[in-house]
Amino acid sequence: MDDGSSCPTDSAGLLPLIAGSPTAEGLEEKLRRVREENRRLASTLGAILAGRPDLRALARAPASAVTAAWAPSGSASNAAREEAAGVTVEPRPKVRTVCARAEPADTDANLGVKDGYQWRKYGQKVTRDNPHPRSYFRCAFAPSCPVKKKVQRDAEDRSKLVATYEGEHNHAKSPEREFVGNESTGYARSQPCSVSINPSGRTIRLEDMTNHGSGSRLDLETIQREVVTPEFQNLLLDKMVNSLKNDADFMHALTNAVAERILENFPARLS
DNA sequence: CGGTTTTGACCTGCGC
DNA sequence: GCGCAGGTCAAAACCG
Repeated sequence: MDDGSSCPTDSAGLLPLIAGSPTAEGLEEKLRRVREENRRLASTLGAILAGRPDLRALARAPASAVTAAWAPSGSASNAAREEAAGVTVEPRPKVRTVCARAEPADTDANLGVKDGYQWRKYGQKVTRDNPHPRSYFRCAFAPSCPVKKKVQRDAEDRSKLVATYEGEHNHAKSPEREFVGNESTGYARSQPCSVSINPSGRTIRLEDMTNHGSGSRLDLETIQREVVTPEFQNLLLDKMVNSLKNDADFMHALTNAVAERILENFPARLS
């Protein structure tokens, strides 16, 4: 996976296609708008490549609550701002805790698949302050995906589950994913860039966009030409929206953010 | 038979 | 340095 510093989707890589004709009147204004759009597209695309759509860059909203729900620390929101501005930042492991109500039929074995991702259990431990064992899960894409998850029942309320996530997925969720690996087992290997975009009847994979100059792949110039078309941008938007709609974590964070907003606006009525 | 889960052993960090 | 607790490893068991 690319670290983002050499991401070919940044605006500098896309602009030469458009900026090359100095003759047309009003082209500067058009160029300025396209440049702006490119910058936005590049930041959201970068977020997808990182496996976690950047909510701030997408929404352009002052949704501090969304970021807070994802990563409680203040530094994380700074990182999001920096990423949205196209600044390369050191990847920091994000840790967040999610509470959920456990179904009666839930067993520790199936706790790992409820969030739409595939997990593999690698350990279990009884901790000091909780009689219920804590289960340790790794993303099924490991080692290419570094995400880990700890799941433990609440010490006091057995029906409450506490899941702690570390890191960010660098791939789509399991049901949406295009398996390039072993489909029979549902266990794909090392396909972190699984978003496929098809603006003109032909599939462009994000991994194509990150591999320069290899003979059988689409060349960078062709890809760049496709990327700036409205069809591509609409499709990319669709992809992102669908991805977010199906992301339980995102919907959870969004719900929290909306609830927080409501509480902020109507504190007197609800208290 | 291959992939996944279980579980005891081992490693590591931290406080005393 | 020692003990404790959390986290990880890896061999064996299990399962489809």
